[in-house]
Amino acid sequence: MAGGSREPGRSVTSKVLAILEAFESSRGALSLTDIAEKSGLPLSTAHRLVNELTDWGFLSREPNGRYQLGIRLWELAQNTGRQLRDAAQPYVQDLFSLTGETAHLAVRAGHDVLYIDRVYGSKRVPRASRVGGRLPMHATAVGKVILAFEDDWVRDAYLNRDLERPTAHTHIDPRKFAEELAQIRAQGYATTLEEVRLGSCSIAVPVFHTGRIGAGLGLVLPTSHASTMTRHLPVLKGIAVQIERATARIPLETLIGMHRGGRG
Amino acid sequence: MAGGSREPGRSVTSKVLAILEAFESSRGALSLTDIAEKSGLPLSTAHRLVNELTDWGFLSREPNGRYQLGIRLWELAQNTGRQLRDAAQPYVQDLFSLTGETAHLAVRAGHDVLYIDRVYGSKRVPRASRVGGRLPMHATAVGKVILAFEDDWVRDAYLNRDLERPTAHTHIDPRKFAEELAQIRAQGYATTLEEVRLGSCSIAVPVFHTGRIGAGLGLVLPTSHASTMTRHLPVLKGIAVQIERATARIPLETLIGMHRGGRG
DNA sequence: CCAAAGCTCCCACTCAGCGGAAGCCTCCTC
DNA sequence: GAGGAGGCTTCCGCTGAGTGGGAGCTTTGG
Repeated sequence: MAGGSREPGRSVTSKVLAILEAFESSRGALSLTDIAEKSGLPLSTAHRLVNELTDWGFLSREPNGRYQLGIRLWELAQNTGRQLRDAAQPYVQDLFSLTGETAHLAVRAGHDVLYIDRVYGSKRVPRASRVGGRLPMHATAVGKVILAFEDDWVRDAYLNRDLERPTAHTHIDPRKFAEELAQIRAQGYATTLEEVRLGSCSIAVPVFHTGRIGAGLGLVLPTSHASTMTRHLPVLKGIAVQIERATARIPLETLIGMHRGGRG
Repeated sequence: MAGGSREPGRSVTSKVLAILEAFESSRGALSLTDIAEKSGLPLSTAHRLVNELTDWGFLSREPNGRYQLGIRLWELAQNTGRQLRDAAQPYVQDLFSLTGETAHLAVRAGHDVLYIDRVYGSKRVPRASRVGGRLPMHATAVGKVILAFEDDWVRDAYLNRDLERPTAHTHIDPRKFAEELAQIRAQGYATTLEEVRLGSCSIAVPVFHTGRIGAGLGLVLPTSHASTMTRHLPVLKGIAVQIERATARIPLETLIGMHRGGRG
């Protein structure tokens, strides 16, 4: 008796995408059983789809039989937001060269900051962010600066939720945090002190596009440098202006693929 | 009379992946009609699948109605080969800092070199390669050095094809090229002179992993610097050793998702 | 105002997808 | 090296998810 307990209403497409997303939360490679479990699919269904994805190079199979995301997917995805990254990358690079500190560029994705680019040398390794990674906005300098210059309704929506608290230093009182954002708007930069993880602090300035906030440009430093953090402000502001210039000609919509786009 | 001319034997999965791959060759955003054409799907089928991909954030829709690859795809794909990129990036960064020239790291993908990482400042802009982009192996220094140290059968298979000729300087005579590869193997580095595009030259050294060739590490310079190119060799070799050390602990298979993996 | 191009929606047919279960294969343990 | 457990692959007949032509809509431009 085949097909006894199929779960109707689930499209093939959604199953394929669920398989790909199964790799999001996992550090390393997954076995077929892992994939089936994470994506909520019967083993044999997962097996069939995983094989097809592997044939297309969207998954790859290691000699030990486990799967991971394939290079084909990575190659394709490099086309996303390429204009923004190509335009901004050399300047983020310059920011690192001039300061010697980990430099990064981030945009807003829903209620998170999404790190678009990150430059760091082999010496320092205070790593909380990573390219393609997300962090809560209220805990990072780039996030605060983006939120501070966002439209009111975005800020209000953000403050209307319970705020995560990665460390004891994270600011989570909505009223105080709203004041902090007002001050950031006034002074033109944001800072954090051990609000994502102990031992590191950060400073960030806004990057505008067509008059609206577009991204945050920031530095992460060890807490020991916190007191002299603001001395990097002139460089940060200078680089931000250069990124603004470099991206000004690029239409907003094509900067990065973030519109969810409505139907009908 | 619905379903009159369906093309049997084409799985939904393959249709979804074909839609994603439609964006590979195109610079910018695509209209629904473009997508349908490139992926070889009827308009209404493309419409349905594109909508579902958009809902999942794998495609994004611009205000003008056109589509591009979505940020969700990019986020996911950052997990591919992350161990390799995270381990190597700081050293590629150092290579750029020490030389001031565009530095890049590439691996072999079939008959092409695939660029994994690339660091360059805002000053110089000789851009042929890009991260996630491919170039023919025989036209690039990183490609030559990888080919030179590859297994014989890979090299033989490569030489058994007609070689592309991006510029008049590209070496395409199989016999002479085989000799060049032997010399590269002997001397431990490869160079090119205007073989991908006029005005730029390059030099690269091998990066080994578990005794086999793993990647190529190289610099691209304007042709005017060609005569002094080899003065960067000590730095290149030094950084290559550091990347080898940094990646030695990572099992080969998990470095980057390139195994096609067989079934049964 | 009309025409053309492009997008969205509809719907009944049908075959691609389904998934339980049986059979493998690999790697332990004793 | 027998026995067992865990995980992967294959099989196969049923069925509803997917299909795509076409109608209708919206947008653009002349």
